[in-house]
Amino acid sequence: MEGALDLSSLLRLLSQAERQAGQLMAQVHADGNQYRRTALLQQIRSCLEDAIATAKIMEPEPSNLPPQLPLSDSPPISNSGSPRSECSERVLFKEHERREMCKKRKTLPKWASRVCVAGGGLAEGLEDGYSWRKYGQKGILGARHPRGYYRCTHRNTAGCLATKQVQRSDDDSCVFDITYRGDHTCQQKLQAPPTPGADEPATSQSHDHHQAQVLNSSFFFPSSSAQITSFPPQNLVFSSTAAVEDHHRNYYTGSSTPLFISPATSDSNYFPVAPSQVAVHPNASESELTEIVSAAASTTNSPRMDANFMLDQAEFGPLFNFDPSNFFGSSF
DNA sequence: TAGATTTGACCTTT
DNA sequence: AAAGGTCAAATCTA
Repeated sequence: MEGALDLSSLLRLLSQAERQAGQLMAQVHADGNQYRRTALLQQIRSCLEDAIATAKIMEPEPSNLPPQLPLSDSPPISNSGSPRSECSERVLFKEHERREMCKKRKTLPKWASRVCVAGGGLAEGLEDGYSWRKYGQKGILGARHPRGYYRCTHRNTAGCLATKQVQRSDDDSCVFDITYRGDHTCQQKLQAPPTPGADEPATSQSHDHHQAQVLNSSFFFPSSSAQITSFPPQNLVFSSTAAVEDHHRNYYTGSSTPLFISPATSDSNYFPVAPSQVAVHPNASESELTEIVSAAASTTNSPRMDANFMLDQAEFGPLFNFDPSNFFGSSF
């Protein structure tokens, strides 16, 4: 991006767009419960904040912009033209990343899911299209079971910020509460076993990611004998049975057996998913069960806003003319 | 040996 | 200050 655009002008543009995104988010919240649009706007806002922070770091001269917050308590590093050492640059970016992570805790879209594991059989091989890496475990006050913290394996290589927390329910030991943050930007679906139509544009999968991942789960374990049930969060809006069927075609071209019950056909928030698809050993230890559910839980992931969806101008309506490609295409 | 997990320490938020 | 969340060194495993 160096030299492509005056950084001060860019910062002004980004700040303006970020304010606009914030106002739009407020409008969306006021309009009603439109989860996808809200989450999308949150992501855009987060991107803008990232870009602003990055631009501030890279800005070679103090500008006439309002003073920015220092990145750390350490003495400010001079950036008035003298070359900074790689070491201090690394420290600066590390500090920046840490602060950005804290910001993202608040700005990343967040949603909850609940998974129940029951039945007998073998748990071997339970995987999904996403790979998670555990980075922490913590006992939670008032909870009998520890909470596991997972992030996307491709966080470092692809910058994917998706994370999830898995906690076993106190009330029912076969129920796991899973909280997701952020969305996968790493295109992990490409690593999944080859499936007919799996290389379709991401747009076709983005509108009902929940169902899509459920389909993934059943694809990998077509012969297992236990059951995983999913309780979709109430604040999520899944469009229709047709969408489920679309994903069915995406992942199961050639199959004529409808494996899933559409949420539209269910009269409660209990959403039976892929019955008789996933096996769990009845004597599995807690840690084993947690791992199993961690993998399974991601198959009930939430609506996904991938890049194509994010760029879908129709989702913004006439209120928002922000075009990320204009902002980031040539300069980032 | 590389990648994943564990776990105590540290940081941020409330 | 307490609790939640993340980091990173040590350890494990394939």
